[in-house]
Amino acid sequence: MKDKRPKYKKIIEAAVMVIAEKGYHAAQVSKIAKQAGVADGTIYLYFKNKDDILISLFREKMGMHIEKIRKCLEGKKTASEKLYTLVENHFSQLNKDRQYAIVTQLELRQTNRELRQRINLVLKEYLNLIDEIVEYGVRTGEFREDLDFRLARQMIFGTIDEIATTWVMNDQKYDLVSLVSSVHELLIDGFRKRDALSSDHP
Amino acid sequence: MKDKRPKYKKIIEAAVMVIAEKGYHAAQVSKIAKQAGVADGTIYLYFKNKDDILISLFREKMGMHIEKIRKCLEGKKTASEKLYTLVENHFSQLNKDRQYAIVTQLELRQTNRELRQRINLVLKEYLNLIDEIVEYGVRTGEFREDLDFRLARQMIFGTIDEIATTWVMNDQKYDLVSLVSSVHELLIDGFRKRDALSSDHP
Amino acid sequence: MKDKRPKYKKIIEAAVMVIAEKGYHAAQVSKIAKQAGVADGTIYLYFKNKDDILISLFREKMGMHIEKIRKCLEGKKTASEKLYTLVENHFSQLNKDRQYAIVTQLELRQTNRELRQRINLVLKEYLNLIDEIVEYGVRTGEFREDLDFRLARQMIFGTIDEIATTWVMNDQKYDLVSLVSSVHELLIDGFRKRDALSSDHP
Amino acid sequence: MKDKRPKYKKIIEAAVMVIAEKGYHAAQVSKIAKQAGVADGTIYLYFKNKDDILISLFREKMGMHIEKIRKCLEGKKTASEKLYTLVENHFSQLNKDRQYAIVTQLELRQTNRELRQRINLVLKEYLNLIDEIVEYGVRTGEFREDLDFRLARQMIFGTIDEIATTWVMNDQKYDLVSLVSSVHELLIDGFRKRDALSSDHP
DNA sequence: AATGAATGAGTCTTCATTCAT
DNA sequence: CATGAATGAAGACTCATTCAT
Repeated sequence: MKDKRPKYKKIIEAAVMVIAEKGYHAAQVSKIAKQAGVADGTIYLYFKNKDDILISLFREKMGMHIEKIRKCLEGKKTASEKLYTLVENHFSQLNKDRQYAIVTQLELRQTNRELRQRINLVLKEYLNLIDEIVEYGVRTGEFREDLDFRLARQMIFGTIDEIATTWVMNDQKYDLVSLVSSVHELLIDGFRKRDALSSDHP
Repeated sequence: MKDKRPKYKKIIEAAVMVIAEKGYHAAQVSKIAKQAGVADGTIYLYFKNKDDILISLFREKMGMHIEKIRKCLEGKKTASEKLYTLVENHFSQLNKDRQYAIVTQLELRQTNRELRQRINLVLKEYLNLIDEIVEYGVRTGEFREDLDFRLARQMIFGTIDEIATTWVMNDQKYDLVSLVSSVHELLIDGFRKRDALSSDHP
Repeated sequence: MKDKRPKYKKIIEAAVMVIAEKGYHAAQVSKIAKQAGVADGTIYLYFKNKDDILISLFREKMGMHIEKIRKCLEGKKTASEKLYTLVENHFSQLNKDRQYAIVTQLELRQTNRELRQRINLVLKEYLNLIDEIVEYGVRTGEFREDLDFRLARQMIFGTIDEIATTWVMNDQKYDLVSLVSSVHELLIDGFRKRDALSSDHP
Repeated sequence: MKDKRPKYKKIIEAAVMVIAEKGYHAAQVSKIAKQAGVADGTIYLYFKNKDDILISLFREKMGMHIEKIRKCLEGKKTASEKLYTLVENHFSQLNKDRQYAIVTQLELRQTNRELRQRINLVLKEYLNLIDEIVEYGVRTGEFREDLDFRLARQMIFGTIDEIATTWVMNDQKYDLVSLVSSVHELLIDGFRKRDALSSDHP
């Protein structure tokens, strides 16, 4: 049982490459097919249409990303550590897979509202993960009890997303992972209880 | 001497309406022209191309927005107050002009990389404004002296932008301005010096 | 030894159903296969191509139709009776098999010229049958001896075909068989020997 | 005021030529455009889509045809003469415009049901014209008073349409107009008042 | 300055057919 | 005989932009 759905995966990988290079609109289906080494029509055996390639790609990658983070989170005791882990994973994944970073930070946004809604559905699971961390922090008394979950989540995601986008638009010239500490510190300070301050991340 | 370039302004306003309603890609130039009450060709007397309408619209609005914020900032003494003013203006402008909020938070993003670069050029001035506030805070000793300007700016902009986008995608159902205090607090805590805490905004 | 070529027949019947429901162009081979309970490829073991399904279907049904009419005709003495029998059989078959009626009156026509020629080849046998009746009528002195065989045949076929098509396009709302008498009468009057009739056209 | 809507007419004429030569499905819009000497997009300023070209073409030609027949009919006194005029005009128009004959007899039929309905709407006016003649014949006592209008109309149209189609499929080898007399005679005999004729069918 | 009729480039998707198993 | 995954050709239509008036 090697290589389940080999064509599906090949097409996804081809799509990441072509979209990263050309941009979503200029990424013709026929180019993706050629890159994947399949016929144009084969794409439509696995995907409903071009948009569905983008959605599926994002869902696939995001699913793996979330799974990996969940595993890493298991060992962590404090909310601060958990948040650190999240940011670290977020940045390191983008840092490792440059083409996927381009797709996720730039091309995924260039879509119409309907598609955007479907993208948000996928993103939701990630946002839930952030919520869980914040909630955990409040529950353990590590974070202020009057912390607004939604705002905290939006601050976390908004910040790392903006940093990632800037990094991509600057041609990924610097090492994204080196920012993890500072970003974590910046975020955590807003959440923490006012009377106890320390830097506790690894 | 009022009504300078009346058609130019009419087209901009028409573009905001049509793009907010239909989305950027579905907003045909001919529809914008009809909405503005001019001929299709007339648009090209004032704008180089369709993208230029979007850019110009953003530049125009952003210019006014920045000007207004600068005025408001003049009276403020502390960096915290200044940041509060910025967030408040940001949210209240979007809250007031719902159609522009849609254009700026959703449609402006659906553009190719080249256009995106030009949008960033316009945005830069706004980001500079944020930088100035952060810098001021550090200079006055209100903020930590080791604060990374770029990260601080990305946190501020990333947070308020994410909050605004979520609000738009949720059909602007709640009052954006009511979030100003909480957001400001959340942000400022990360910047402040560790030994002196207070809530100082109006 | 019943059920000869069971798949062949199943495919034909499935084709009638799917084509009647969807129309010829929208009736994908894969849908016919599914309806017949066979694999797509199996169809090509029995038919050369999609057009061949339509032709074969028509040939099969038309063959049975002609055979049945020939049997009914045997007992009839006069050309008038024979013509009556033909019209009656024509209408009653369509009346009985509504889906086939749709295929034959509407979908069979939506084909390109080459296919149309092959359909006409099948139809030819039916037209020959009509010719035989006309010829018989002339031979027995029942019809005018100067009757143009070809025109008579075209009048007979054109009339009943037009009536059938109208009936199908009107959603087969009325009983086609009830028209047999009137149609027969209308047709026969043009063929019959006349005692004394003027020719009044210019 | 010369040549109203010159492009519209050019496209119609080009469509007749290309469709007659290639068949409707093989008649690419771009080929019609080239033949008409306009850009592809120009077609869509005058027609909603490819189907609309076919419909408009038919409506245009049929309109002129009906108008012409109506003029010819005015001078005729008897229903028989009127019917003769109709058949004569029908055949002579097809005989004159060979390409249009191909379009009308073959290509117009190769369309899906929805389009067919719209074609029938145009055809209806022609069928009404036939109805008027039949009605006139009955009113003046020239035709049997128990004549079924609908059947008579279907016999007339079915017959001349079948004759015309056969003629086209036989490559228009013979002179269609030479058949007018015989066809007229054949038709009229079924309609006329009879002195004494038995009904002999079962 | 203003018009609006004309242009024409550019691509996703379907589905009949094949052939290795 | 039977399967069904894979193939790949083919074309209508949109709409930003131009330019003669």
